[in-house]
Parts: sequence; C-alpha cells; structure tokens
Amino acid sequence: MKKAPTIRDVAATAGVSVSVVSRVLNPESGPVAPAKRETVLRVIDELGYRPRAAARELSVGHTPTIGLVVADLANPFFAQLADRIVWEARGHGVQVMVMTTQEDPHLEADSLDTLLDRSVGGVIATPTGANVEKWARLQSLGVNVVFVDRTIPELSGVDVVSIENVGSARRATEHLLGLGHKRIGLISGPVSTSTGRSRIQGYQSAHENFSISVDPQLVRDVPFRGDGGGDAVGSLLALPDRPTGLIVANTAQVQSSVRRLVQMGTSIPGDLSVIVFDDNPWTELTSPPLSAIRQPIDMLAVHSLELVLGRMQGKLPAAPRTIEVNADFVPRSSCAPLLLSPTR
Amino acid sequence: MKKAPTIRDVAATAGVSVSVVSRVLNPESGPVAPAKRETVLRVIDELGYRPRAAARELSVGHTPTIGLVVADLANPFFAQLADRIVWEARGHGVQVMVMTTQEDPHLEADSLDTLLDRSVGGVIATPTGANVEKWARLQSLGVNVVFVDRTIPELSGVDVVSIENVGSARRATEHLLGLGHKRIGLISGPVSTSTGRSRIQGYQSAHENFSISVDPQLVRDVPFRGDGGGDAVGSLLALPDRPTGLIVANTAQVQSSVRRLVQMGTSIPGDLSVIVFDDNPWTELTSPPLSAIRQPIDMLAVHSLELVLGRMQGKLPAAPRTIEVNADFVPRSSCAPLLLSPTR
DNA sequence: GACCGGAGTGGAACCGGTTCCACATTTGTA
DNA sequence: TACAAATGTGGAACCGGTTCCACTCCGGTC
Repeated sequence: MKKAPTIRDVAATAGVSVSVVSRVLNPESGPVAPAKRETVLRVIDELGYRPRAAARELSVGHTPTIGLVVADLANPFFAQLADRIVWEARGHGVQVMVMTTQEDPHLEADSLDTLLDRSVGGVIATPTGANVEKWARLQSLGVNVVFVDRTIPELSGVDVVSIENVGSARRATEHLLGLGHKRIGLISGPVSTSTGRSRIQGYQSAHENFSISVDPQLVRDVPFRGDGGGDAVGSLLALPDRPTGLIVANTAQVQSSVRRLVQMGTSIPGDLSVIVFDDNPWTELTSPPLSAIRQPIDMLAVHSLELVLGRMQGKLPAAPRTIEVNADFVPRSSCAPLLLSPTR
Repeated sequence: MKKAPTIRDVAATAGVSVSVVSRVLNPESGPVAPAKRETVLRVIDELGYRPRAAARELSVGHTPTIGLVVADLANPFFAQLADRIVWEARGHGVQVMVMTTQEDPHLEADSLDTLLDRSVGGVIATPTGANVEKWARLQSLGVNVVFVDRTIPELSGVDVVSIENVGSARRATEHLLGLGHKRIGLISGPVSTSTGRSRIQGYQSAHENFSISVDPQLVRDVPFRGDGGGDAVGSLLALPDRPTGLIVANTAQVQSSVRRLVQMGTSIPGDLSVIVFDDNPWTELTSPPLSAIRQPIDMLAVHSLELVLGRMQGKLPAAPRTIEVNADFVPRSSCAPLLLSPTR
C-alpha cells in the first residue's frame, strides 16, 4: 500500500525537469531530445508511473470523458445501446460515465449535476422529457449534449439521433392494415415523450392512407415503468369490439404485454396479429416468433458518439444535427391476414 | 458559455475567506458562525456554484467513486446487475464508472489501468480469470476489490459474492436425475472460470449421489462469447446415444442454445428436458417456458456494494469475506419425466 | 485581574499535473 | 562572421479545492 509515484518522482529519477516529463507524456506540447525521451520512458516504466487523471483534469479544465444518461439498464435496448457506446468510446480513448435515471426526472436532474461536477465534455442521453431548463444550463456551460432515441422538442441546439419513428410506426401499422385488419391496438410510450408522440402519429398517418378512421379507444399511452403494458393488453382485449391487431410501440412494455397475452392464452396470430418495437434476441424465441421493428442499435451508438466527439473537438458546424436512421421491419409469424369469418 | 464560479468567487462575494466556504461545504471539518453559514449558502445558490470533483479529488487523494468492470452489458444478467449496483450506489452518494471487457483480458487490463488513473476507491468486477498480477497490484495500491458472480482462486485477499454455484448445479442436475433421466448434457462456461468449474463439479456430485457415472462427452465447456452454445447443442443431439436432459449453465450461451433447439425443432420436454442458468424475463415467454436457476441479482448487487463500501470506510475486519447467496430453482414446463419407451 | 480553552476566522501550503516564458544551445542563411 | 531561427530545457505560476496553523475574540474560572 505504498503511494503511487508522481511526475516529480519521475523527473528526479530521470534527472530532468517535470516539464520534460510532461512533454514526453504529451508529445504535441513541445520538443524533447530523443535521448532524454528514452530515459524518461524507461524510468516511467520502471516506476510504474501513471499520470493521475484528476490532476490533468484540474489543470486543463476538462476530461476526455462523456456521460451516458440512460433510462434503464435492465431494458435490453438501453443495455445494448450502453454496451455499444462504451465499446465505441474506448476505441476513441474516451471514458464513459454511465448513469441511470429509472425514468425519474429527479434522478435525471441529479445525474446531470454529477456529470457537471465531473467536468464531462459531452453527454449522450435518453431524456425523460422533463428538466428542460437543466439541459439548457448544461449546454450554456459548454457541455455538448446529444439525445439518442428520444428528444425534447422545446430544447433547441441539441443534436438528436433516433430511428425514424413516424415512418416505422406507419410501416408497422400499414402492414397490419394491408393484411385486412381494421381494428389495431397501439400501446405506445407516454405522449410526454417524443417517441410516444411520433409513433402515434405514424399509426394515425397509416390509417389515413387506408382511409380508415382511428378509434381513440385503441390507442393506449402507458408509462415506461410498471406493468402498464399488461394492463393495456387486458383492457384492449376486453373491449366489446376487440382489436384483431396489436402494435406494442413501447420498448419497455413489450415483455409485460407479451406476458399478459401468454397468460390470457390469446392465440397468435389466430386471434391477434402482433408487432413489437423493438427486436431483441428473445423475440424470435417466443412462440410464435414476434414480428418486430428492429432498431439499429449499432448505428444509434456510432452516430451519437460521433456527434458528441465531433462537437467536443469543435469539428462540426454550429447548427444542430438531427440524424434519423432507418429501422427495419422484421416480419415473423405473429402476423396473419384477417379471416373474413373470425375464428371466435 | 461563461465559465463556472469557483470557491474563491463565492468567498469574495460573500465577504469571507475560502476556508469558511470550504467548511460550509464540509460541515465536519470545522466550525462556522451560523450567520456566515447562511450568507455563504445563499451566495452559493445565487451563483449556482458547484465544487469541481477533480479539485477535491486531487487534494484529498481519492474519490467517492467505484469502478464496475463487467463482462458484457448486452447480457441481461450483467445489465441488470449493473443497473442494481448503479442504483444502490447512488443511494450511498457514490458514483459508478461502468466498464465492459467483452471477456477480453486485454480490455480488462486496460480498464483496470483507467480505474487506477481515476483514483477509484474500490472496484466491483466479474473477472475474466486472467490478469492475476494486475489485480494484485491494484490491491497493493489500496484499491478495494470485490468479485461478483465469478472469482479467481489464485488471488488472495479478495471479497467474493456469488451464488452457490456447486449447489445450484447439483440441484438442477438432481432434478433431472430424479425425473429418471440418465443422460444429461451440460453446457457450462470455460473451465478457466470459477463458475465453469463449480457448476461442472455440482453436476458431477449429483451423479455420484445417484450412483450414475458421468459420460465426459456430455459435458461441454464453451466460451462466453460467440455461438458455442448453439454448436454444443447441435453436437450433443448428434451423439449416437443422445441425452434426454440438458442443463445450460452458461448464462451467456442460453439464448444461442435455445435458438438452436428451436431451429432444430426439438420437442421440449418431449425429446429433451431443459434447465437454464439463469432466469430472465423472457425465459418464461418461450414455449414451453424454461425451468431456470434464478440468480438473486438484487442480493448480489447489495452485498457486493456493501462490501466494497465497507472496505472503503475501513469498517470491515481485514479477513476477506466470501458471500454465497442461494439461487432458487424455478421449475417450469420444460422438464418432464423420462418415458420408458421414448417417443422417438 | 490573570489565565485558560474553545469558537471562529483567514493565510498559505499543498495535491499533481500543464503551460507559459526566459534562457541556452545548436543550426541555417545571408 | 554575424545574426536569426529553431531546438531543447528548467523554473514557476496556475487549476480549484482541502487542511494545517496561527491568531483573535469571547466567556468562564480561580
């Protein structure tokens, strides 16, 4: 439990000044005679010296660290997103501080304070939708913010990376409409979130294209946390004129919704054709395998990281960018044409 | 983009010295007149002052931060573990730096260096099994290390939190043996890992209890990454005398193994009774729902955090502790008695 | 009235890096 | 040969906190 060597220890041992050692450490910052560089490197190795990040951070004023503020690591979508971002970041020599908000605005606010204290250069986040002024403050202090998956429209000057939510929801809906379904349930996220709103919009737009009016009863916006998905499934299937198609557009509620369907013994696709957002390794292992909108997590990770790093290096034009990536529709056997005479 | 106020700004505005402000910030460190405390707090609020973590860290020499080194966030088990640990930690006012190794010893080594640079006070990790001397070095520098899920036996002085691996594997195996199965396949983790070894040991021990000899052909240790689980399933079922039971004791390979079973159209439990490590929300949504060993992730998270924080505060006796928590066996319909005359 | 102890305060050193600047030495050019 | 520019080096200030210490007031005690 001896204490770690400092730059001054290295300098003393190598018989040079700390300036020289520092320049060896940061080659850009000035010239060093090749012989001395050799010596210094050898001493560094012998002593097992490693620069302390805090000291560097204090003097340069910022860190090569980004914050990742994610709603819920227990959700496979966010977990994979985090995995990819952490992975990509390390390739760029950038550290990631992962925080979870559990969809709670207070926790989100706390997380932002913490990241501010740590002088991160940028933040990638799936915002809850609240804390608008807090996000704005973060920006005004020079922290680069990139929203991924969701966004907050009231907030200007933020880069956004998401899937094409309106289009994806429309495509899913049109698929079911095309199979002859007239009554399609939609379980979406809260309308307070951009994804919630966009997906409902896509759903409506598909109905317009097919000149079918939307029954508001069929649209349920449920919170991300809790068992709202299961409850919505229950009440949708309890309707007098029950839907023959269902789109679960709330990633966090897919599992709860499917569980309820299984418990109720609903025949899929016999009684109900189902499409879920998003795809994960298990959606094709249920029976029947579920049709899904697949979010290209890699793309989301790569783009958001590219944006935030680009901003941190000042390489990007000032105007905020919005990147929408395509999400594939993966048809599986959970969807079937509507029979003219229903089986029930 | 104005720069953030410092403690000296606060002191000047409040008309006091920096010492006073510092004492207001850290109440333990000295007395402050109530009136001045008031003033300082008001100024802090007005200026929106927040102490910079790096400065504090530099002067006190350590941070209230722990590192979490996890194999793979895309694996629901680790993702949930991370989620719980991050959650618990924030309750204690402790930050967590999450890193992933993707089971690669080199990346693990890198991660440890990084954590060292950041002066973390403790590390919770699921070690790959390599880097023994690196872990030892970390310890010798005063970093408290807690292994969770797996361990490295060669390394002394480390706290370990895991499920009771030998017992769990034995229980799963005995369940199948009790149903009359004589040939049970085992897909475990690499024997280079403690979990791999322990689970094989439990499997063997169960066979001894039933006085049945183990056919080495039936035991497959496969890497965590890649598609080894699927391949093992394929080759096990291709054996002339194929098994009628299967235990997938490699968490990372469950999904790949099940996928192969589905692809091959294996009838479960008709042709094959199946038990998997561990439980996750989707294992009961497959058909049939899978019997599983459920790892109490909450317990793992709570205990490992308690240990690492306890060590950081020096509250614990020096002797390393090993905590083994029980894992429940959750029977579902993927297991059935062996028919005397097989269906095939 | 002298003395003691504790509350309250500010000055300044310190943590371990980076960076600016002054200076010495070498090299290149007119 | 003289002078400018490039190269290499070390000293010291600085980043923003914490903490030790000296010092000034107090009230209480003998």
